[in-house]
Amino acid sequence: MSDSTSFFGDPDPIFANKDLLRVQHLPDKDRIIGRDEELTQLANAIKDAAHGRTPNNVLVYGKTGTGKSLCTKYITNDLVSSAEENDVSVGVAYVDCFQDSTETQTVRSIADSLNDPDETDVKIPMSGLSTSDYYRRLWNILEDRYDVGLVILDEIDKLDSDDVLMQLSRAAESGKIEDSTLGIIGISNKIRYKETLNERVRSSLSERNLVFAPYDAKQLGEILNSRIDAFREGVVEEAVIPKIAALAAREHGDARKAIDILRYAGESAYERGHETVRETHVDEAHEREERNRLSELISKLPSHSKHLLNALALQAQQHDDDDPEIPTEDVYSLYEIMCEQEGTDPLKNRRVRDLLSELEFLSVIRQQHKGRGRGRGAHTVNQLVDEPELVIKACKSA
DNA sequence: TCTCCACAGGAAACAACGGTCT
DNA sequence: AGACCGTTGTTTCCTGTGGAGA
Repeated sequence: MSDSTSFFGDPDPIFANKDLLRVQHLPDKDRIIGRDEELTQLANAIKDAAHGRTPNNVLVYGKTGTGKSLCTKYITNDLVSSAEENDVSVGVAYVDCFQDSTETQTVRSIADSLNDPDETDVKIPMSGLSTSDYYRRLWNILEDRYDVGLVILDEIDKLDSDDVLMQLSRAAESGKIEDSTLGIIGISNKIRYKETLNERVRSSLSERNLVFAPYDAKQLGEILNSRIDAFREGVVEEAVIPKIAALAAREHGDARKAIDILRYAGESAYERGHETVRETHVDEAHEREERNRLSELISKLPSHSKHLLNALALQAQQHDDDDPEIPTEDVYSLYEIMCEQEGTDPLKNRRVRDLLSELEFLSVIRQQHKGRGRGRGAHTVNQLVDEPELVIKACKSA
C-alpha cells in the first residue's frame, strides 16, 4: 500500500512511507506532541467510566488541526483497555456530525458503531426506520453489550437540532437504560457553540470544558519532525521543516495543513527530479495547498451551483471594474441562458438565491444587500472572492 | 424625514427516492 | 404488497425591509 516505489518499480527517491503524511494516520502515543496537559484533563474527565460509573460529559473546543479529534480518539482507546482490566466493558462510538447531521442519522450512526449483529441479534439498517426505532435499538444494544457507552460527537456544531443531545443526556434518568450508562464528548471548533444550546442541554453537556490552543511554531516543528520517517533519510534539507512550521504557525497553527504542505513539498521535489526537498519547494507547496482548496471545493459543488458560479465569474470578467458587484438578477439571467444552451432546465429564482447564499457560506463569493430606492426594491449583489479566471478554470475542469 | 415596493428569505408543502416492517 | 420512514432538492406562498428618491 505504501508509495515507496515509483510507477516503474524503481524505489521512490524522495518518500520512504508516504502514509505517515496522510491525515487519517493515527500516530502512536509518543507521536502526539505538545498535548500532554489536554490529554490528562480529558482522561480525568472521563476516568469514572473505567470503573463502570458515569463519566463527565465533556465539550472540547479548538480550531481545526489542533489535535482535538486525535487526542479524543487516543484517550478513549486507552480508556477501553484499562476498563477491560477492571472487567468493565466500555463502548466508544465516533460520529462525524458533518456527515450525519440530522437526529436520525446521528442515532443510527451511534447504534451502528456500538452494535455487533452476531452478538446482539439486532440489525441497524441504513434507512427505513423511524427515529424512535433507532433509539430503541440503541438502548437495547447498550444494555446488551456495555456497562458504559461513550459517544464522541465530532463537529458537534454541525448538528441541526439539539434533540439527540437531549435524548442522550437524559437516557439514564428517563429510564431508557438501566444497567448501562452513557457519556458524551462533544468536539467543536466554534468557541461560542455552548451559547447556542438550550439551557437543559447546556448544563448537562458541558460538565467539563477543554480548550485546545493552536500549535506554535516549535510544536509544529516537532510534529513535522515526528513524521520525517515518511521520507528517505537525508532527503529533507535542514531549513525545510522550520520554514513550514513558521509559516503554518503564523497563518493558522493548523497541524493538518502543515503536514499537507510538507507532503506537497516532497511531491514538488519528486516531480522536478530533485534529489532533496528544498526551501523553494516549500513556497510552491504553500501555493499549491491554497489553490487545491478552491478547485477541490468547486469540484464537489452540485452542477447548478457550478453553473451559477461560472455565470458570476464570466460577468465579473467582462466587467471593467476590478472587483465588480453583480446583482443576483444578472447572475440569474446569464445562468438561465447557460442552462438553455446546455439543454437543462434552470432552477427557479428562489432556489438560486439559496444556492448563492450557500456559496457565500463556503466563502467562494461575497454578498451584500442593497436598497434601490423608491419603487425599486432591495437586492443583493455578488462578488467573487478569487480571481474570475481561476474560478472559470475550476468550473470547467470539474 | 418619510414612503414605498421589488426583492430577500422564512415556512410549508411536494415529489422522488431508497429503504424497512409486518 | 402496501404502509410507512427520513432525506434531499425543489416550488409555491407570503411577509418584512433597505434605502434612494420625493
